[in-house]
Amino acid sequence: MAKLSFEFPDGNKKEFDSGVTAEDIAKSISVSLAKKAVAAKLDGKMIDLMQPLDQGGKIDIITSGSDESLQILRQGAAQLLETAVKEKYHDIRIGEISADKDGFFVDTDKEDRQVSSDELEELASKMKKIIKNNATVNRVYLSKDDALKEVDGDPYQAKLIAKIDSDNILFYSIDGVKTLAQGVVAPSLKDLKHFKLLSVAGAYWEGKSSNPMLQRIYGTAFFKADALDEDLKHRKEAKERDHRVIGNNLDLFFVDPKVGAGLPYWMPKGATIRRTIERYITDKEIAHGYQHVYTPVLANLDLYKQSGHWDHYRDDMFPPMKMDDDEMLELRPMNCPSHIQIYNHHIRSYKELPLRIAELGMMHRYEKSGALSGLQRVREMTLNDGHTFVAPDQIQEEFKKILNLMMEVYHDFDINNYTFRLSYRDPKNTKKYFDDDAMWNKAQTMLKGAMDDLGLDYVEAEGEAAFYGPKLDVQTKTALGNEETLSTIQLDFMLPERFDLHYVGEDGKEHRPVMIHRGIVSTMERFTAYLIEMYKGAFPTWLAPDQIQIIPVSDDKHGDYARKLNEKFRALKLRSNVDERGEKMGYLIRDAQTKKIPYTIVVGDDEIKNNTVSVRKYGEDNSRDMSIDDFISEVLHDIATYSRNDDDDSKSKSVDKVK
RNA sequence: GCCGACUUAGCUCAGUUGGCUAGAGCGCUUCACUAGUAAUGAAGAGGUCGUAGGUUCGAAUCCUAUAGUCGGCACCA
Repeated sequence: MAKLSFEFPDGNKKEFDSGVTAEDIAKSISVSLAKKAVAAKLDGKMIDLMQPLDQGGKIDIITSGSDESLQILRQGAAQLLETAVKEKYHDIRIGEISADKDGFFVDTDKEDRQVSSDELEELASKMKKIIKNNATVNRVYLSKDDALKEVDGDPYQAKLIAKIDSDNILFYSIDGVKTLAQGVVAPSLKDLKHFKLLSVAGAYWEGKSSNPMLQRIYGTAFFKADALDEDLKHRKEAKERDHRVIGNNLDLFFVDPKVGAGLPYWMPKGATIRRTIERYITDKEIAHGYQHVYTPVLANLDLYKQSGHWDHYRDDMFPPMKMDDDEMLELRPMNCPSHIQIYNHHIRSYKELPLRIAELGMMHRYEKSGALSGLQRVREMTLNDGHTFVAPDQIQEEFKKILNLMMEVYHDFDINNYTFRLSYRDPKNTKKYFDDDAMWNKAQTMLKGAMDDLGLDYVEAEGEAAFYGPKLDVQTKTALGNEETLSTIQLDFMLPERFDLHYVGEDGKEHRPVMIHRGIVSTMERFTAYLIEMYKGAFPTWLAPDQIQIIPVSDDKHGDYARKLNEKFRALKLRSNVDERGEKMGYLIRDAQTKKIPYTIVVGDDEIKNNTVSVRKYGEDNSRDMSIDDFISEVLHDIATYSRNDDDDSKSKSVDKVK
């Protein structure tokens, strides 16, 4: 019998007969390892313990409790759920099943009606029963023909089988029911004790909206009960962080169906946060050499025909307004063409480059109804937009400058949880993009080169580019775990071409500039939503809609002192209020804390006598007596430092330091 | 847009198999209490039960349509 050579993670090598399984190999090392083993990795590829091997390689035994084992456990849960679903409904068809770091899911399709969330408990107890009766998972290999017979006309399963490039189709048999292997599972489901079926939702077969929609059953599973509890707790806490909930509680914004879906109203407190962000970013951009403009939210449709937006995004644009004289006016979905008009208004010299045009530009997009969500996805939004027009040899330097600006801003807002994503066009679907292979290759290489030069980590994503060029996206997560783009820097060789932009070079001849589109703090809507969730509504003092709440012990006796203080604070541009409702102090303090106001100060007889204030910071249980001047300088310092105590060089402020 | 669920007072939610003038807590108003660091007590106002049809002696409750919201999917310049 042929011998196979396996190399272990510690570098040791050992030979086994062909047909050996990963389980045998684990046993040969130690009984305890075999006991904990749930799967293995052969040359980096996940395999199950039961598969007879005909090739050697680097082998790594995955044991229960490791990060990777969680996926094995969940894949087992998914195969088991599929088994339970099939046992319950004989007419059910099964699409994709999958497991990942968030949990697992099984796609189902029933002829008469869909599986509903009311049935989850029943399915879960069925799963538990199966484990109790017989937790063993058997491997069964079927020929393609037999496999197709086994799935009995299920078109989804048939397609999955057809895609497998082998006549040896693996099924996992659980409780006598065969399910097509769509991942790697452990030989036994005995570890699957702590799982929960979470929800049911629609999902397109193969992820294509032209395909039928299946019902996706979501669940999660863990090795230990407390890990499951922890996860469920996190899911609950995420809901408390939801900007829609906090936005309502703190009276920041609302959306009224009478006015229209996706058209948010900013209440005074929300407007204050927004105004603070807008002032901040505008000042920051001025310091970085940007010139701000105002341009119309309406434009002749031809502008967007020329830019290509109409061709590419017509479905997501508001329909044009046809005027009496047949002029077609369009609500702008993007600001780039407007800034191009600014550029083109004069003949530009190379001496003006890079020319940085910025605007808090209001745009309208007819987002699909199902995509709308609080402030995160809306139909009217104001983008922190900026376009830099550069000579080709300035691209890299300008790219770096924009990254520096971004890093400064992230530092001030204390944003640390993000990843860089280089977004390329989809090589399989080049029709979707501006058609110029040379341009794409050049731009993509240039972006990657810039990131590599800066020594920054990034992931690469095909199919995420804009239609006019590749981009660097900064990806963050919302409270509910959905990924979203916060900042973006995009290279564009196309629009300068389409609008025939040029500048006069040193040589007196005309040259084509390159556009760099960039957004630092996203749209005001999305960024505010992001900050609400990040700070859980407890904004740092500089952003807080109300910074100081003054509470007189007795409004009659101490109200005047409180109002005098309030005037003093407001003269210093502090957002201060006196609570004059005349309620008892404890009540007013509780109210100020509930509203997450950074500073609550109480004034009564003692404070008037000593010319002091009694200060209680948000979230703290004790109060401090301070002189009024000390209090003011503390608050001003708090604001000036963006409420950050670690304001030294320990955190990088520029890409130079990232290196 | 698609699949499913949901929509009752300003907010958060009860409301049994269709059956009297639709309830609670918070908030709001009034009165009393004149207060020392997370809710003083009492009284009161407030809802054509998302909207439009329908079934029924009778609809918050059942049916249809429609709007919006939520969980996902698809989309996201």
